[in-house]
Amino acid sequence: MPIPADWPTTEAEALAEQERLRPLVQPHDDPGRDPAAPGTLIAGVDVAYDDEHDLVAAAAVLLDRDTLDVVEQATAVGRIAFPYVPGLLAFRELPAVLDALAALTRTPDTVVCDGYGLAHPRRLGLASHLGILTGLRTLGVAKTPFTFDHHEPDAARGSWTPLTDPATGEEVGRAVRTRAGVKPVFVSVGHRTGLDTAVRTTLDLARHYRLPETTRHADSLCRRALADARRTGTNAN
DNA sequence: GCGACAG
DNA sequence: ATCTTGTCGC
Repeated sequence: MPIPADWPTTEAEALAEQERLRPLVQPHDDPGRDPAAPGTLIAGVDVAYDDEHDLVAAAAVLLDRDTLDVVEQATAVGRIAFPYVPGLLAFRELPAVLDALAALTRTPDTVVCDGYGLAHPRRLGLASHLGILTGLRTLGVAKTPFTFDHHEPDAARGSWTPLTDPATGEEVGRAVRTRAGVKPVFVSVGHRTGLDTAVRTTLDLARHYRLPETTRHADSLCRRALADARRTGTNAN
């Protein structure tokens, strides 16, 4: 399925859309629910591009939260919907991600995104944006500090330091050490999830590598999907 | 104006 | 994100 008919085309439209969605974000756990409940399905999503051929491929992978086994996966290929503009990444990545998620048979308990959620200039990074659009719980795990500040966490796995917005001083996320002595990842709340839960979930999923198992699987899958599409002509699931 | 800038 | 070889190490 193509790009949503009403998808923003200009930066001005995208900025207005972020302002509209921003107040809808729920930056905390759902009341009366155990966020660490066993037997849940966590989804990982990621996107790969080929600007040359105007192609984008997204992947959605479902993992069992306890065993980290992949239980289902889906991909979606389409045209690039928006250029890369820092702060407006959601408009470039989400159309394909929504298609990949829609192709899944089961609904994930939480979706782990590549990038930020509340840690965003206007508090609506792609993770939060995706949460509002789907109603699903989401959180973001980014690989670089973006425009935020942080101090180096202690070397032990599990240690973390606050990620702050230099403009306001508020904590927008956390720099989390998922592997001893390895560069930290940057976790932020997406939607219907609190920061403690987002960090806990990230650590549970990144037991063996720096990045969550969800993103690692989604990353390799969307690259394969892109290679296929580039070789064939278009779609291929 | 200049530099920085998730993926 | 993507362009790209070998190399050091568990």
